[in-house]
Amino acid sequence: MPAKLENESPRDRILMTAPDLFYRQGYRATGINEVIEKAGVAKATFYAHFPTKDDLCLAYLKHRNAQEYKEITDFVNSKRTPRTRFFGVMDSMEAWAVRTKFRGCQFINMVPEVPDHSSELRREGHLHYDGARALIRKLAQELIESDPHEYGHLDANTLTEDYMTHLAGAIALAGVYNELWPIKNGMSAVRRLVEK
Amino acid sequence: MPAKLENESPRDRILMTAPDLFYRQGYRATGINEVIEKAGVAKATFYAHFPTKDDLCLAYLKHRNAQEYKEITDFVNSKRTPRTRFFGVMDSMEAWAVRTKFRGCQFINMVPEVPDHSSELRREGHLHYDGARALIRKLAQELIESDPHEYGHLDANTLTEDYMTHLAGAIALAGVYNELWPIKNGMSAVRRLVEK
DNA sequence: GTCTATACCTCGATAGAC
DNA sequence: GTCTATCGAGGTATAGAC
Repeated sequence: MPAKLENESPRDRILMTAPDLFYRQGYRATGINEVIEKAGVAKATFYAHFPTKDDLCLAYLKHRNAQEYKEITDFVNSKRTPRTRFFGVMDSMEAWAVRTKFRGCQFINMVPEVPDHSSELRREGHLHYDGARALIRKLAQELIESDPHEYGHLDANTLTEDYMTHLAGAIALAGVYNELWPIKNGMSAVRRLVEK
Repeated sequence: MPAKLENESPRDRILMTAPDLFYRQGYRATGINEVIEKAGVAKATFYAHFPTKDDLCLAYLKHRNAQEYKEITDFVNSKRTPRTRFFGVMDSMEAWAVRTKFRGCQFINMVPEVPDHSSELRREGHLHYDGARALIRKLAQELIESDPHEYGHLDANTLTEDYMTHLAGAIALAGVYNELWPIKNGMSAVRRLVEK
């Protein structure tokens, strides 16, 4: 067990260990035994908190969803102008990609490992991108209204969908290539969306 | 064994069976035993052709790579104008997405299941998107040169990268949501790239 | 090539002793 | 909460008989 986990509860130790393993190795490639060993908990303790592996995965995805949404909005809120706030969603991906070593989006990565289309695990992926879309939609609206002369030619819905495909594409390509440049390209692409 | 496979060689039966299983269920979630059963071959025969599961996967990815590239270029070549040929790469994704039931890109799906970054399986993903980029780059160049008055303001490199993120994003989102509309959005987005 | 049998391992999950 | 032992199933891979 890593030293930094020693003071955490067993449940938190599991929740702090599993994400990295699932994310780095893949969900199915990571065994319960490995999670248990790395988290330093007993097997019975693990199953007391998470009856099945999918239960752990779902808890992890919910946590990651909330965490990433907060990071994005914090980044956006650190910006002052409607323009930089609008760019902020895509821009926040740079630090995220570096930090996660370009392993791509956990939700894009997870979905194909879950054959059952009605699984709650897949639903969490929908929620993740629904949240991003709603945020971008709001920022797009604010941008357009902030300067009708400069941005009045833009349509908020179209702008949002174009932003979304750029965002998802940049993330997906960064994952495939395991490199940063697709994120950089996405950041440029989003800026071109609001050029006249 | 499905009837349509009866006249194929054992190797081809495996190669025609595995893709669907890997694609539908995920790579690691699909066992060798299932491939063998569905393909109607003996275990020893399977291992004579593919020493390991990864060998089968690599053969499958190479085959899928060539196959999809051919489908895209066939679609592009069925179009006459530089403009419709340029749109053709993204447009060809619609029939592909319907046919594959929106399960997303096999290469985007595969990469996170392969922890080893230097694996040949991952390399196949790079080749897949390198091929798409080169094709789009060529079509962008042809489009710009076809009508300098209409398209002279565009830069081929920028246009290609914007196209790529839209393309990958549309595919990735179609996979996450298991629906068609992200592809439709991508098709619209690509058209907006060449608007003045 | 086919078939069956099987080795060996790890999986997710459970149970009992402390 | 911890530990160890173990379940049954299924994983990849091999061997022998035909």
